[in-house]
Amino acid sequence: MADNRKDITIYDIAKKLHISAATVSRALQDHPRVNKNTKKLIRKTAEEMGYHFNSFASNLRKKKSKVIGVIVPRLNSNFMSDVIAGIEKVVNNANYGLFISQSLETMQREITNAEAMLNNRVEGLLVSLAYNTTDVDHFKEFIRRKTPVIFFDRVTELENCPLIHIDNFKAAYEITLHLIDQGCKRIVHITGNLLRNVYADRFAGYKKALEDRGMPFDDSFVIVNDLSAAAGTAAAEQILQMTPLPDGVFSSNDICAIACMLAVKQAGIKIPGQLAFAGFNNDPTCCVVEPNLTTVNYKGYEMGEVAAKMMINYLIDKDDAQPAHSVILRYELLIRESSLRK
Amino acid sequence: MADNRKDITIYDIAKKLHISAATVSRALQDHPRVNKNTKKLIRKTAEEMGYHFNSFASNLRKKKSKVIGVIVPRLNSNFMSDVIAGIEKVVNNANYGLFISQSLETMQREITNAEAMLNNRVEGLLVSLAYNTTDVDHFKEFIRRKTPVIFFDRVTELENCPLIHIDNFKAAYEITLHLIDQGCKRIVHITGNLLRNVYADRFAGYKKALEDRGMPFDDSFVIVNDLSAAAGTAAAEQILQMTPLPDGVFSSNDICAIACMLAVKQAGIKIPGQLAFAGFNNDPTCCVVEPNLTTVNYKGYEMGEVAAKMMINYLIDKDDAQPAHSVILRYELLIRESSLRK
DNA sequence: AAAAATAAGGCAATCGATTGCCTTATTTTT
DNA sequence: AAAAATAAGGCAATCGATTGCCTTATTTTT
Repeated sequence: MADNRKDITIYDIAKKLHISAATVSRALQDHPRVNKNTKKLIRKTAEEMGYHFNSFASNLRKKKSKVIGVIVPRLNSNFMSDVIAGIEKVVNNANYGLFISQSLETMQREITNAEAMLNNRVEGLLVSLAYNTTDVDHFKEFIRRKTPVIFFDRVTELENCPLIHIDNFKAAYEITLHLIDQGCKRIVHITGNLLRNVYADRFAGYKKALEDRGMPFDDSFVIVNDLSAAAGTAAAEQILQMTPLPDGVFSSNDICAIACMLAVKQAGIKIPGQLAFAGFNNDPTCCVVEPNLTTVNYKGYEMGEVAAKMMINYLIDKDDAQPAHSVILRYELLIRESSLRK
Repeated sequence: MADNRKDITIYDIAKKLHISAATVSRALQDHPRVNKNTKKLIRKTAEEMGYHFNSFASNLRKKKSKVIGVIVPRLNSNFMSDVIAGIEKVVNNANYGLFISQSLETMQREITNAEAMLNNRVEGLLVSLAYNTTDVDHFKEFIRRKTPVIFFDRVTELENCPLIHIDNFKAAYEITLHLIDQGCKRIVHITGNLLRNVYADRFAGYKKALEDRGMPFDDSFVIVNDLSAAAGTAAAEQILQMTPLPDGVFSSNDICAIACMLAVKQAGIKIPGQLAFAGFNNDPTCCVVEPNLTTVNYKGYEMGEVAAKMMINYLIDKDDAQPAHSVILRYELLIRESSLRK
């Protein structure tokens, strides 16, 4: 039990200055009802006495927290940390706080985290779904309370919640076409849990591209894993055992693509000559690996900013009662050596 | 003004069950004073009525927030996002919340963030300092209130605050010796703001290694920048203009080392033959760049876990009144091709 | 000069959960 | 069977900041 020196409150300031707590409160809020000089005196006294605003009391009374909640699958991926950084910047500038948790890719933890967000009365919630989340009932209570929920990247339809993402289908479609145009005839697709829109859409884009070019879709060319580096290495084993050898790989993320590429390269396969590679995300590593990895670029930082700005605008200007629309962000294909076979 | 359906409180539950709010409160806390069946009934009713615990009210009354604050320079670096992920895991498991903000490398923002942490009465604060923070007076108020402050990675002495970091001096000393052992005679050192221990200590280790091997220290061989990729590219220009060309580069982080390495490689310099490279951090990119980058490995995730565990242990067991000690974490030299000249 | 408007404050209830102390059964001990 | 102990609840004050409404100067308008 630390014997914290008792907190200074507005009552202490009021007593010292022989005024009411109401006036102190108003002065600290810069309310026009208080005389300029009184304000100055109160501010100075507060400073001197070591006063610090008590958010709990204020939040309780005002029934708002000035805090935005964020639930993401993992904090430590290059993409996600960019998103979080973008969110933090916007939220901090708007004088809101940020309450963050990670689901570690499990629905169970996502549910627990959502409950914590409710308890802390976040004013809005930004969510990117866990790998194996099968339903999103745990977010319905927010909707019921009219607490805005915005999904980003790994999204799902839920009431009228805005979704912020890119056109994964189209990006995957285009990158697959690119591989085909480079002469690939047997393209492996490595993907994650197809419950998640990002993977399902990319998979669909891949399939559609094959179809549109009259190429057969072969189930055994689809490798579903967790898209980790380790999984990429394992995928390489699998690919190397396919006969005849595939001539293209489109992985749903770069990490996995690169691990896979390094492993097949190690096995003596020529890239892109024998096996062309394409990834997704534009991880910084893409420009370092040799050959540089063809990928789809979409900026996490921007996605975070857009999501946070939408949230803040909505909170500041609630008259804007109609739920904000979904946003489809830009992406760009970055064609690099790993897939260029002339 | 969203017309939120009125929040359900313990009073609503109490009224419905014709019992007192005290009993409801105790039941929800699983207090032994309440009969098992009563508890069960209360829990069920709370659930049915859509009750959600109000942290503000509880926090206000109990004068504690169950929240740990974190202030870091940037959220979007590989190292820092690992740290944050480690912190989150531990803090979440202990049923604490996480309030996160980034200083964006400025002291001004660090001060503002610290104030927000005070207002939100975080129970403990984990800090890694901004690039140009010159004093840490903004953390003294926490000490005064006996709110534990733990510094990690970019640390500073402040009262008895525990510091969690690695032996940067020794690591840098060893890696520089390694370069020397590989035959490097003119070693450039790229570093960040020497206000920060991590850079100052590494710089000192570099110097000491030269000294111990009777090699001259040359000021013009030290490049101080912000250690970004762009700065690495710029450093390459600078290095290429030195005559005679240096034969080794020790950069205080990998990002900068790699950008620099790619640029000099582009210019036709042989690595490590003409110019050996060593970095710091073991960024995933190190194992992808060719040649693989020699570096110092120390795990951010572990650092986050250690810092958070220390904090949680202290908070749970305050009798443990003596301030926890500082922790020096392990590191390891990862010697790779970029510096191996036989 | 009287009436009306404005400026500057204060009163007191309120936001929900917690908890020390008290009361009233009910059970156990002697 | 009386006394003591235990079990199960309730009362009411408390944590600090906020704000609708009221009061009392003081200034402006007519």
